[in-house]
Amino acid sequence: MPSVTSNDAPRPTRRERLRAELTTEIKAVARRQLEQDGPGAVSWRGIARDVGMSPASLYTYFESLDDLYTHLIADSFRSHAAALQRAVNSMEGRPLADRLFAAKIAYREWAVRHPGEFRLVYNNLLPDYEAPEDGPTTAATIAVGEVFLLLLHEGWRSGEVQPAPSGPRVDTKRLTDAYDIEISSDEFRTAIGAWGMIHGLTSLEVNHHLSEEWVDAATLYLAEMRTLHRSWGLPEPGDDVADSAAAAAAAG
Amino acid sequence: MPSVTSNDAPRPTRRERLRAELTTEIKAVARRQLEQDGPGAVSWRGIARDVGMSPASLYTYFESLDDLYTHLIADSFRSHAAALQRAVNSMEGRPLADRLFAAKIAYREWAVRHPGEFRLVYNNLLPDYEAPEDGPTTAATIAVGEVFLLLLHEGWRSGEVQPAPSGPRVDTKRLTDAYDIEISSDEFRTAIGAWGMIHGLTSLEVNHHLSEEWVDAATLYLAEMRTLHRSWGLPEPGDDVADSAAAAAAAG
DNA sequence: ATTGAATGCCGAACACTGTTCGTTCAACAT
DNA sequence: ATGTTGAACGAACAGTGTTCGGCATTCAAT
Repeated sequence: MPSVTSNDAPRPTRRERLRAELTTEIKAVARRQLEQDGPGAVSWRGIARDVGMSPASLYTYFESLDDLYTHLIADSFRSHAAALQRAVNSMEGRPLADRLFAAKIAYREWAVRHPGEFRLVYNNLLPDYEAPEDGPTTAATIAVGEVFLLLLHEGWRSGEVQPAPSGPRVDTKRLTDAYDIEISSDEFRTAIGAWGMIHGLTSLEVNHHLSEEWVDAATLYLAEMRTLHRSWGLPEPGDDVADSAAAAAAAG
Repeated sequence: MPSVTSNDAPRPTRRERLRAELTTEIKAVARRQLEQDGPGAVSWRGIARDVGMSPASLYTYFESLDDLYTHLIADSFRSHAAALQRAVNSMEGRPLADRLFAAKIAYREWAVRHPGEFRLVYNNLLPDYEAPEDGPTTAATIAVGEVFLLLLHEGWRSGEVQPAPSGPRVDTKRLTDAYDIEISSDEFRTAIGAWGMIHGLTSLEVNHHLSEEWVDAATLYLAEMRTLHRSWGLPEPGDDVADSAAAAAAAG
């Protein structure tokens, strides 16, 4: 059974209110266990203990541990996308270069601040969990990518951003239909390539593959993002963009 | 206790031979469970059942599940690095551009063919497992990166590869000491940036974040690697490089 | 206000997990 | 032949996710 009954009544009954509160509290406890003690510490019975309930009672709110995970994943990717959006919004009215740069900064900033959730969403962390077709996993791809795509599209329309030289054709029909914007094959490839770089560096850092003795991941990320920016023909972003974007992304 | 006793005797005793055989068999069973049924299916008791032993007897060969995982991780990253090396070797005598391209192709090819192991090594898959300082995790970073670094270094020396424009300083001392080669800050940054892109696209594909309805991950990867190649000023790799490199990487 | 149904909650139980302990048996070195 | 070492085992322990039957509370309708 889905989370809430269809809600046309404006006044939620007392029961529904309590239920909603407990549902979010359970998720909060699970998220805390995930971030603090790692994914191995997330246990059904442990959550029940923290909430002060019997393990059996939890099944009133989530039908299984996988179900709880599914909701956590959905929440986390929304949180990630929201962080990007906050960073972009904090640059409202400023040139595209600044807004685009803010989005890139925010991608990493959220990941570094929520490593457990980042891995939960992007690293297939769950042992058995198989994301349902068109489930939250693919939705994460869409929601986060959307921020970049819309900004890039703006740049392509105005000519501010130059797509990479032409390459193999990529099917953009579904994309064009979904967002009602025209995206060429080369443009889409450019976007995914950039995403690969953004995600790759972030993923390597979060998973502790960039030894701190060699390189400061934060400044390296900044430098690489500047290079990427330059390759698109965008002017240097303002000096304050990185810090402001990071702050906006963190204010979750 | 480490895996094997110090071996100066040329003839391993019968006991040692049997022990070595069982050790590799146990790891093989675990690896099969990992690849076939996902990481959630890897269980101590399940492995014991498959090899026909009591769960308690397994402790003769590995001191815990974490210990077994540690050995699996070490094996997997060696396997990954070996795949890269095979691909590079298959291009022996050919221009640097071809060899470098082969390495990139092999990186993804191995990951796609061993998704479970790839996630095991690069995605912090294990619930509680903390990689020991200078453990196999950081070793993976080094061994795989080494292939790229040495090739890139050759290109930098000969002038075939142009590093990205200068950026913030990165400490390369440990690297220079370890490999006895001179690598500038900008060059190292270029290398890690490339690694970020290579790993990012591979990671996104392996973790099912590149919906197949939108884009064929394989051709996209190829296109992006060509773009990266061009950005370094390298000539187009031969037409056969991609296929040959993939075949060499797969022949593990 | 008193029913009746629905809902939330719990204790007990089941099958499973990783791990430890004491014992037994076979292989090895002396 | 004897003593030592190594490997294998069964039993047990604490922990896990999940299911089930029964009890209490809350809600809706009479």
